[in-house]
Amino acid sequence: MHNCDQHSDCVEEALRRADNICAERGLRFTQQRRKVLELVWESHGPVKAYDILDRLDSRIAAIKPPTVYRALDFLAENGLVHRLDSLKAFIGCSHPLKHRECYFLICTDCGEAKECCNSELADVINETSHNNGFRAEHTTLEITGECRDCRDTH
Amino acid sequence: MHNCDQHSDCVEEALRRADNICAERGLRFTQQRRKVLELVWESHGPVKAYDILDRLDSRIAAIKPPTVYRALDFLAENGLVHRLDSLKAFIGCSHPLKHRECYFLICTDCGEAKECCNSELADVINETSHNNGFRAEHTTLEITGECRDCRDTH
DNA sequence: ACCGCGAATGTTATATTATAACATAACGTT
DNA sequence: AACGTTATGTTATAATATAACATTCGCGGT
Repeated sequence: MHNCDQHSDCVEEALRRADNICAERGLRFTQQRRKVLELVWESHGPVKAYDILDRLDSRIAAIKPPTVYRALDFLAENGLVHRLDSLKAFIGCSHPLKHRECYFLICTDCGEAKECCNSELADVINETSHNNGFRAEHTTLEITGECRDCRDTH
Repeated sequence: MHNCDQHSDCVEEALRRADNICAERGLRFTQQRRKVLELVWESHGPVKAYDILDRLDSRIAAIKPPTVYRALDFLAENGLVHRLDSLKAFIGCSHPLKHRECYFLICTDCGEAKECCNSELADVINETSHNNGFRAEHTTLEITGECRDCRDTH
């Protein structure tokens, strides 16, 4: 499990960062998008699109899937969330200003996904793409297994 | 696009390899599983589960989704096919005896997915997992972009 | 050959994830 | 206010995947 003294601080920080980033880039960070980002951040772990939908539903009336997916698309395009392909889920980006060299360590036990950066890894990936004459646009790198905490517990 | 003089040779080779591997491991390589593997190999590219279902449908009567997914699960568990999470599709494994250090270069233009091996990459991934106290079980590494052939054409 | 067990398949139904297509509203610029 | 662009609402449905239970198949033991 992820530890943070006050998770509300994490959420607030994420929203503040998003405010700033969108302001800088002249993007419209609407109430919907903000709300969806807030719900993504409700936990530190991966969140399903339909769980977000359900939570929106209970607060505001009659939100439909396209609304959620559009917001998630916007957030993902701008690096504020990531889609974890292997889980069909979304997770808030913990460092949206430099999220090109990221990968995820996903624990099958506790369900947490840790976002990591490693330029060495990015270098090897670039190099190997290059050797294949391949122009890389996007990399999905998700490692599933058991995290330190869960190993220690067992 | 992938080049092979006679694609039927690729398919036959893949099936023969599968026969051998299953025999060695005492696995039941049933007609269904064989047929599904054959259909996965019908092209060199990624194949959707429901496309396999449709093709089976037209030949044999009334095959249902669970049949296809079960066969694909069997094949994936035994390293004969890979699921490409970012595409929600499946692709035949071109070297099923050593498929632990693999990644895919997926071209968004022609749709081909090239399976590559690179132990250096595997080393960096292992190392970085280890540094995080993470016991890695499975790695999804999919790089999307533009392949050499498509770059040359444009 | 028959039995019995576990593995594989059949079958029905449904869950889950995601998008197409078109209508309306909000927003900023002139 | 009029306009174009961007965002949202709305309806419907597409695409992907699995649960749950019934039946059949293949194989080892007798």
